[in-house]
Amino acid sequence: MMSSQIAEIAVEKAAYSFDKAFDYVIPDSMLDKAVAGTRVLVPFGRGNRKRQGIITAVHQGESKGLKSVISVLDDEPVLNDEMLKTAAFMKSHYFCTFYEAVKTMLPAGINYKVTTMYGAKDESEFSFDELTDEEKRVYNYLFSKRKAVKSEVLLDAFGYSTTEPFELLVQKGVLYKSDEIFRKVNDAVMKMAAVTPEVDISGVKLTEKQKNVFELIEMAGAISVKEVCYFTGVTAAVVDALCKKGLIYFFDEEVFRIENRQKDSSLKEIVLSEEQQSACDSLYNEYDSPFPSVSLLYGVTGSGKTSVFIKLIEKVIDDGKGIIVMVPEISLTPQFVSQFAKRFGDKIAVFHSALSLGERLDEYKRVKQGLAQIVIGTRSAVFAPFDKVGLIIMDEEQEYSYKSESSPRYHAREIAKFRCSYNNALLVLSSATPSIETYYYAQTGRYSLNTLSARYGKAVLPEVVVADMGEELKNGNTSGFSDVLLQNIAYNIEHKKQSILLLNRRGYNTFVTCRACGEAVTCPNCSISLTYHSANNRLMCHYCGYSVPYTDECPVCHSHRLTFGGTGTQRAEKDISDIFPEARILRMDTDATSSKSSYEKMISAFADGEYDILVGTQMVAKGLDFPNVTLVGVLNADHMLYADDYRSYERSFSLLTQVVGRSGRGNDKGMAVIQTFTPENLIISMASRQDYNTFYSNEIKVRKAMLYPPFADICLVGFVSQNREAAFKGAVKFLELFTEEAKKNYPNMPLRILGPTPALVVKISNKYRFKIIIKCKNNSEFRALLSKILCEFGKSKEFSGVTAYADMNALVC
DNA sequence: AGCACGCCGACT
DNA sequence: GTCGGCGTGCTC
Repeated sequence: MMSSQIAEIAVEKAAYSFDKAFDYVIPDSMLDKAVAGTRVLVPFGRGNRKRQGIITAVHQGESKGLKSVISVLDDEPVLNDEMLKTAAFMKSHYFCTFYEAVKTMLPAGINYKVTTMYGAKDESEFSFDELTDEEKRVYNYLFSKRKAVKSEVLLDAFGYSTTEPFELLVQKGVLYKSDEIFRKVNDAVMKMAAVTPEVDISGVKLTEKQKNVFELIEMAGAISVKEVCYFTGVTAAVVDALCKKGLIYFFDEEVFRIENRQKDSSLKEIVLSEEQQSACDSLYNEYDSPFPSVSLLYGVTGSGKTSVFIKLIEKVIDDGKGIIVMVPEISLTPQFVSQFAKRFGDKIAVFHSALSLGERLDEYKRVKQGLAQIVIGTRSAVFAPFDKVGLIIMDEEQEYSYKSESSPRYHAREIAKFRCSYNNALLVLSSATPSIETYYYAQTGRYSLNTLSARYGKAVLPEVVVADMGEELKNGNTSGFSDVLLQNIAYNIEHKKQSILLLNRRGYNTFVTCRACGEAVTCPNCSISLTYHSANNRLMCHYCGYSVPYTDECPVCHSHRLTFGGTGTQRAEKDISDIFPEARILRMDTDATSSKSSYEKMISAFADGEYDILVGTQMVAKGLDFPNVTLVGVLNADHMLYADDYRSYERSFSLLTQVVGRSGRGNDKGMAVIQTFTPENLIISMASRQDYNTFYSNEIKVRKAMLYPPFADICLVGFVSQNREAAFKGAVKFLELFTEEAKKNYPNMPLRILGPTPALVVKISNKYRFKIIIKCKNNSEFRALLSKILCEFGKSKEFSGVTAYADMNALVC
């Protein structure tokens, strides 16, 4: 009997169906460093390829038959006990592998990647003359490099799509291969291109595409590569080619900068209103209790929730515990961040994906080392590496950006609850329009409730006018802008007040149809109609990024009778500038990708009064605070109301209420115009009155009658395959396995199953998607059942071409 | 997933 | 008799 230290290790790239802790022997030389929470390199599978893993536990045990750890990657653990438990929580709740959870919790800059390398063997080990010409080319290339080359580089150099040719040469003994580990180098800065100074292009031959790209870059001066691709419809490869020829050069521009980390000691102390003070006091009492708790801070738009947060933090910061403040989208809330920066100086760290990789790592380390005590960030901030968390604040808790839409499909609110219960900390959920679930829990006593019912200072709620667009049409107004809206825009321009217009569609026209054959022009890779973009004169797919230059020819019947329909933000921007040529208009949506027009800069330009009108998608409705905005127009409120999802009312109510709340935040009374073809719609009238209570009491009845959250959980099981038939059959088979198992081992489990049905968008990027919806109670029995079937399905050979995943309370059902 | 093992058909 | 195609099963 040989007894040694054994590490239990979760490895990367495991399929969910066989993801578990694998035992490895820890060599004596690594005993001091190989502790739980450190990452290691281990041999895995028959081929003993190197893989990353993380030690989840260490125990004394029998070493017979076990492989050994190759090396330890970290000097000290990257995850503590709490974070390891959080990863286990994520695996069980979100049906991901343990290592996927680990990767999500760590900042991207800390991640390693194992890469396969190929190198040339000595010529004495094989017979060179027996190789094909192509093989000789590969060998000579690698021989000239004198060292192993990454497989991606090699694939790129020879234009292959698989590594098969290299593998063949490895078998023939011509090449050797090895696995090496690298720091990931995909920085999240904006990659910019500019023309090389004093470059001479006269002698350089350029392809048509290269010429277009070069001219664009020359014209723009400096432009993001992303934008170059948008305007010219090329891939980044063309831009790279120009760089290789020395005509242009690349540089990085940070998308988001943390400005002013200086504490501003001249700031006056915040004076809370009576209502705010009592909310702050009762939150403090909960914080101070030795038990974990969740509290809802429910306050109308403009009621000064931020002041309450700051006061609360000032009260608890000397305890030395970590504080996390989450916002839905940080680049839209620079004012929010700077308020905290001014109060707390370098005690804050900002977690945000638009920071460069290096900066993100710096911020992470500042937290880990205890230098920063407050983290402000988006949903990933919930993983801030504090030793001990005391307080987590989630602003606008109903926002969907807190839910991840890729694996692990976690909700930051659930992770926050988990961390708070581990640390006996307080979770504050804050909103003017809480999610139905949250408000229900606050009503039924599971969460405590604090209410702010008055707008702060002199601000009063805006007057809301519902414009009946059907009536406008009858009166001959086909402009898409109601008379009342136009009058008020004109008034605002004249009186130097600002206006915001909301339209929930990007692009110029949202679809293109053929009058000859009646077909809509759709994406070849997705079951989605293409959107016309005027900025680049292209038809684009908002799902897969496909784009083609616009011609007036129908791709189906080749007639020349294409017609546009549906108004997007680009079209609205043009129309409004036709009506008000003197107005300075800013458009803000996800198409505006240039760094010049980064959201942060746009927002401050608008705040500084450089524009009269802001036109944008829903991002303009969220969190912005401009005192000079006295008019808000919702151009088409009908779009959002009719999605066939149980949350579409909640979503619309919240968006409308928020956008209405953007108006009149300063000293002047604001106004909002909501344009609709269904002026009698209840959601619109409730949002106009900012009447959450009526909305809630209607909605909760529906949820109860229909068995929707919070009365049941909705679990979506998705099936994706290249083959439509296989995806559907896979779903049918899964359903069969699931019901059989449920009947056999969980006969009393309450379940309602719907489907299989095609997903909302059946085809995305040439992959077909089907879904099963399971109404259930998300408890450990249900998760065990689902997990078992997911594993079983994953192992079945018949459906190897179908991937199945589960998404608990998915955004779109 | 990703890889090795092995069973069977085609070709030297 | 041997090479290699792909179906099958395992991963400490």
